Amino acid sequence: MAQLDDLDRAILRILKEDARLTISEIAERLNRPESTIHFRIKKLQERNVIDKYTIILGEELQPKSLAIVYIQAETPIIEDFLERYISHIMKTLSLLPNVLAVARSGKDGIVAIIGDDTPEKLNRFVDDTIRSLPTLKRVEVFTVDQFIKGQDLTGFLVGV
Amino acid sequence: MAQLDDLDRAILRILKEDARLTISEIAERLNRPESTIHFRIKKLQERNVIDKYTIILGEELQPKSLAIVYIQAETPIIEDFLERYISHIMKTLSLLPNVLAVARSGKDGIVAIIGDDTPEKLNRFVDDTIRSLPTLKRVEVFTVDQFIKGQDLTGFLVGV
DNA sequence: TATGAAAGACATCATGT
DNA sequence: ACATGATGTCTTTCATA
Repeated sequence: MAQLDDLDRAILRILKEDARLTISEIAERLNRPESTIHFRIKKLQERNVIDKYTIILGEELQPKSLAIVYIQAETPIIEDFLERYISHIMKTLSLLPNVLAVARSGKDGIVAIIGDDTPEKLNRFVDDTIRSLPTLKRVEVFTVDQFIKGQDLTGFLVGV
Repeated sequence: MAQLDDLDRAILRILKEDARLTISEIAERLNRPESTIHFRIKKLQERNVIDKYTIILGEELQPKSLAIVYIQAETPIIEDFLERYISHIMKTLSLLPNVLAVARSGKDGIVAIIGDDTPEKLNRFVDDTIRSLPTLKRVEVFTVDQFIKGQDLTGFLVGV
């Protein structure tokens, strides 16, 4: 299924760095004919190895302060309630522009990546919007200060 | 500084969805001449509002199991040691292919996004590579199970 | 800054090695 | 996998408002 050779990987690495390079430029860098590069990219798209093309936004639009938040709900008496409560919190959070990502974490948890212009605003957001939610067992906030891998994450997730 | 008008934002939103749309297609959708769209995109690039163009890789290449890990180091007697120890751990982690992102978290902490093919492998990785590190005060692992916002994150971060 | 038009560059496809 | 050529589309530039 996932059969990629060296050429495929080389192409993917180049496109990851700059998805706007022309086929001719990629062909030149890899010392291969344009027709081959064109063919490979077409196949990679058809096989959905390349899922989509997108842009990363610059610092101007990025929140200066980032954090990862873990939210754990109190386990209620009525089983179905937990499910619906967690879903509701997730939906609510996902609509907020400074919530960059939200995911389920286990049966009773949520993890979110949140951003704001300053650490103070970020803390206020956590206090006002998250800690104020009823029947939570635990809220953990981990500030994200300086990436050494995956630094483009913020520009990728931020909305316009 | 961050002066974006409605047209700029519309263009950015479209490019975020599909950065391979031609200028003509974008122009058509927004009912503007091609030259205007071209001019705007050029400006957005020059101003670094658009930082770069990239690809998102499909499920085939993505780890099936994701987690966020928080690592806190024991505060040592010698001040400078903490700094160097944290840096060392971060560098080591950043070289591993199943560590998708690593960032500093406060004075004595690290957050990382890790991925593996199965939950079992992921746990083994955490046990073998992270919990085995000396002089740690705390290691927290939060599984990331199902995104409802920012789902493309995995395909964006995964390497080739 | 916006636009229209024209020129050149490019992707794409078919065909053959 | 690679080469070549034909076609239509797209980008880019520039003159103009």
